[in-house]
Amino acid sequence: MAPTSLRDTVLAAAVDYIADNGPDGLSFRQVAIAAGVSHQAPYHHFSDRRGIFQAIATEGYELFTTAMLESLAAEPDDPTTALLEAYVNFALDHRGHFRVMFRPDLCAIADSPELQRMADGSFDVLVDHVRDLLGPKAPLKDIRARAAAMWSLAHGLSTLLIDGPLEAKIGPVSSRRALIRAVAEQSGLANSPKRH
Amino acid sequence: MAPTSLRDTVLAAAVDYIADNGPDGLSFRQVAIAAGVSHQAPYHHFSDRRGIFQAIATEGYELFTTAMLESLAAEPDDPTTALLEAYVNFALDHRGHFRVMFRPDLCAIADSPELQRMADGSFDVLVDHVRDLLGPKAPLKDIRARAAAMWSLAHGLSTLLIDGPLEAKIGPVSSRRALIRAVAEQSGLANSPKRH
DNA sequence: TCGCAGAAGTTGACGGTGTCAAGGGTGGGG
DNA sequence: CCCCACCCTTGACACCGTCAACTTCTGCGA
Repeated sequence: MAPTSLRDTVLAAAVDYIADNGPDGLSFRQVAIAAGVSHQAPYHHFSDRRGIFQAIATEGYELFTTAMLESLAAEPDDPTTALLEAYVNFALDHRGHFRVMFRPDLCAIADSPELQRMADGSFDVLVDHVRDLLGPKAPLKDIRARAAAMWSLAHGLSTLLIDGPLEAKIGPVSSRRALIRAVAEQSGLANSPKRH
Repeated sequence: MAPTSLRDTVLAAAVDYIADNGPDGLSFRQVAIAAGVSHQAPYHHFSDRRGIFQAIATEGYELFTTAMLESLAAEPDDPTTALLEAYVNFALDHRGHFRVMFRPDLCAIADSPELQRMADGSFDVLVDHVRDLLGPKAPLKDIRARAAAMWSLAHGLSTLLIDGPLEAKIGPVSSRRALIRAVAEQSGLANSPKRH
């Protein structure tokens, strides 16, 4: 076992809680006493309640970026679908992180330069892929719209799967992978021809 | 001025607050004293804090359904884009409602039959449109995937626009309408041929 | 008209929470 | 030996959601 500092313990406990119950009921004090320390101990590692969320989000964006990059490397012939799948898989497998990363009211991305940098890094993976896909001479307007479309599709599918209403209406999903690929195909975004 | 009951006053104040600050910092007590009553008065109209969110969500789904139906009636030649635009417009113009509607931890849709019914009604507009679009003989699997794709695109674009990161990365959006239509075009979802 | 039941609103209290302020203990370097 | 930086504890404060009991108002049947 690594020398788990109090900081790491608190962070892991918070992520677990958020994955199960959402970020809003998270209690600074409960996390502390669950870790066996006083209710004020975490304040030596996080400035605020917000500080915990910023740390979680920073960690999340780091994992997110590597997950997307690995998916691109593993499936170079259909990078759009690979990216979409990596996005959704990350959201579902790291709900604790994902639920915080896109809640600016919780983590206030702009207030933490490091967090801002990590978030930009994640989004750049997506935008770079679109730029690569459409070619360097594509009009900026198209690149932006395509990136927004891909991002929206991935993000919407992720949040709808996490928060429930989709499965309830669309029916039970036998295979996550099959659903993602079917959605990618129906949306017209998958397997777009490269024009290098 | 209509005879604004305390219930309506509280609801409107809560929606306004949520639109500006998100639902999580909303204080039952502050809303009450802002309305000029004691901190317990709203309990005669809402059972819980959750009751307020359920009422907001119910109201929201009602507005949401009519907005989508109106858009379909107004633009029958490209219903998919119309629906997408109505979805995003509703989210941006009714942030207070939208922020609550898709937060099951706040409004616990399953606990309120009326709310469940309203939510189902909204989603049925979308699913019905897809069924109409692909024709009655389309395989169920395709209908589901197409509905999931449309829904994801609309929902993702909405949440990304509301919560910020999209505009920061994609660049400032001159016209909301232009962005929505460009996204619809870049994905292959717009103007799909009907097969009746 | 009287009486009364029920709705609407008030006041007070309780436990829980985030956060500020101050104190304690411990290990390492001068 | 002393001092200081670090980690943590204790205590207090205001605010929050909620329960309980009380008052005030209102409409309606006898």
